[in-house]
This record gives sequence, C-alpha cells and structure tokens, in this order.
Amino acid sequence: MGEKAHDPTRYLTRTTAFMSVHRNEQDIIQEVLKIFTTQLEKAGLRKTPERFAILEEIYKRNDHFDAEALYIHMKNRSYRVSRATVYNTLELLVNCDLVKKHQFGKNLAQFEKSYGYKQHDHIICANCGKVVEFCDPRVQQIKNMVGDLLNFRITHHALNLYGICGVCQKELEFGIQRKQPKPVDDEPGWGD
Amino acid sequence: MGEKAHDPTRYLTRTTAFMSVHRNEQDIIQEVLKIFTTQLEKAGLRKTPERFAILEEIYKRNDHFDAEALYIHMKNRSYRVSRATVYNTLELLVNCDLVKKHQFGKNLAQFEKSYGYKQHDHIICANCGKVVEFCDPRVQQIKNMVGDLLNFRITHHALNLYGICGVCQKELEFGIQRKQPKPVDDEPGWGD
DNA sequence: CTTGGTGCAAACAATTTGCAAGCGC
DNA sequence: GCGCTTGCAAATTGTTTGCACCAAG
Repeated sequence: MGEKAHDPTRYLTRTTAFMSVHRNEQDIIQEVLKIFTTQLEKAGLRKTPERFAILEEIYKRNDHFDAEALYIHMKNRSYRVSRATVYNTLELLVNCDLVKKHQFGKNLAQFEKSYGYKQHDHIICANCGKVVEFCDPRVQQIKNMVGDLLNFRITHHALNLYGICGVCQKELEFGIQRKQPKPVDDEPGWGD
Repeated sequence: MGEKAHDPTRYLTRTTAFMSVHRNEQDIIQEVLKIFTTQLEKAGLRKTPERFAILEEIYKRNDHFDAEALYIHMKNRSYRVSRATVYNTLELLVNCDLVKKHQFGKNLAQFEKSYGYKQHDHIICANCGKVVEFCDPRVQQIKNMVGDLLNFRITHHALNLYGICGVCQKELEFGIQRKQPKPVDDEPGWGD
C-alpha cells in the first residue's frame, strides 16, 4: 500500500489553504495514519498492512459508502483483503473516531471518514439516495439542553432529514421514478 | 387523508390529560381502525382480520418494539399470524402514517404507534437500550431552513441522541455493564 | 516463536420472497 | 370464482464467527 510518507511539504498544509486540494488530502492521510498507529499501539493491537490500506482508501474517498462497496473498492485496487477484515477494521476505525457509521433508514450501515471534518448532519433523497451534508448550530444546543434535562451523558447523535431533492422533484413531475439508490459510484467490474 | 373527525372529543384530548388513559386509548384505537379501513379501501387492498388485529395490538402497546417482538406478542395473545404478515402489515401502517419506523443504530428496525402522538425525537441509552422521547421546536426550524436552503422537499426526519442514562451512569461507576439491550418487556414463554 | 490477525467459508439474524391454500369482495 | 393475502419455509442480504495458516512483535 505504500509510497506515502517522506514528503517534507506536509507540515505546510494548514497554512496554505490555497494550495491544491490533493496536497491537503495527502496530509490528512498522513495525520490519520499516524493517529491510527498511535491508537493501535495504545490498545496493544497489531499494525497490519491491511488495516492501514483500508484506512488510506477510505480517506481517498469523499463519499458515503457501505462495507461491501469498500470491499469491492479494495478488490478493484488489487488489495488482498477479506470482508471480515474490512468489517473488523471499520469497527476499529469507528472506535478511534476516524470513521463515522450511519444508518440512513435502510438496514445497511453507511460509513464516511470523519477526521478533519467539521461535525455535520445529513439530508437524504428518498428517491435517488443522494446524501448532502449540512451543519446547524441549533443541533448542539438541543443536545446540551435535552441531555441536561433528561440526565443523559450524550456521546453522539444522528440528525437525518429525508425528502426529495431538487433534481428528483423535477423528474417525478415527469413520472420518472428510481426507488433504487443511486447508480453505483465505484467501478463495478472485477474478477472474483 | 384524514377524515377521522366526527369525534368532538378529539379536539379536547390534549387538554384533558386528567381523563382516564384507558378511555382515551379505546377511542384512539377506534379512530385508528377507521383510518386504516379508509386507507385500505382507498388503495384497493383487502380488509383482513390479521391486519386489524396487528394494528390493534400495536396501539395497545406504549413502547418501541421490533418486528419479532410484535410477532411473539401476537402469538402470546393467541393470534394466528405469520412473520410475513407482521412485516407486510407494518409496512402498510408505516405508509399510512399510523406507525413510525426507527433505526436506532442497530440493524434492527424499531416501531411505535404514531397517531395522536405529537411529533417527537428520541434519546437512547447506549448501555441499557432505554429510549426516552423528547420534543424541541428547533428541530422544525432546522428542517424548514435546511430544506429551503438545499432545495429538498422534506418528508420526515430522525433525530437520535445517544448517550448514557442517569441510572447507567451510576451503575457504570461500580463497574456494572450491560452491553445488551434492556431485558425484554413482553412475556417470553409461548408454545411454538 | 507466540499470538493476534487474516482469508475463507460457513453460520447468523433480520427481512423478503415463492408458492399452495384460503377468504374478502 | 378471481386473485389478493396468508402461512410456511426457503431464499436473500448484511454481518459475524470458526478455523487453519501467517506474520507482527
């Protein structure tokens, strides 16, 4: 997996926001690999190449994906990983707070990278499955107030808005309807 | 949809909290059966006893439950229903807005009756599985604003807060930990 | 070398589906 | 009686587990 590191410019990123997005992405990946390393050490777990490969591939994506899609993604990239390892690693990453896990109504867990992202919530199109992120400070206020009121120590939350996106609103006027989630975004073909 | 009405007391419900809960419950069940009947007719679906039995049992409960628990509940009440019918009917009821479906993080759909209830959200204890409801007007404001901003026609939402409830906070101090959802609430024993 | 980690396949759990029989309309 | 619904069981789907082998510490 890896010809990342040994790149001196990585320390500059934060102060050079106008630089290429890809530059920044590489930095984030470096930071995240480091954090994961530390977390693994702290927990006395082994630093296997599979774990780092999975983390790295996750951070190269910018979308929401499920475990199977990630597995296929890894296969497409010619990594030799099993589903078991994908699931196992995803759980580790969720525990490290490097990945967030969502349930958008379906019985299918969705994941996304979370490091370096500001806290956000999701609005999901019930027709095409599109997921858009948004941020509203009132959510935090609600968490604080309700947690206080009901005496819960709140650890996290999920606010999902469901509806029909602008594109689908138009399409539906013409009788077009998908029902199926969006047409996949990862290359589908791959030898078993 | 709703031509429930023709019941003058419905306008009072919220202001007569001191009245017997059971009286009110029976009323609600009647209203809801009526609504379901209308909806089935409108959709050209059959009014089978199983469907009404399931709806009625759901409205006699005051908790959140999953499909299997409802199936067992029906069995305990000596109804002859299959899982397939339970799932099928639940879907119909969700579509009629008589039942709400939730995904509280687990891969297990939870349901609750929704007619006559004011809109509310949930806070879930990650330790014992307890679910408490709350209501905050800011949620509606967020829905309006975000839907407007991102051009989504919002149909519904889910705001779930996760944390540790007061009881569990104390228990955990003493090292007690459940991890398992709460100990079932429906009578477990029943002949297959 | 000593395990924990991995790949693989079988096991599970929740939900869906196929089909013959039953009953609402 | 026609055909939607049901019950039952088998099939699917997403995720977990058991096990023999491998490699990280």
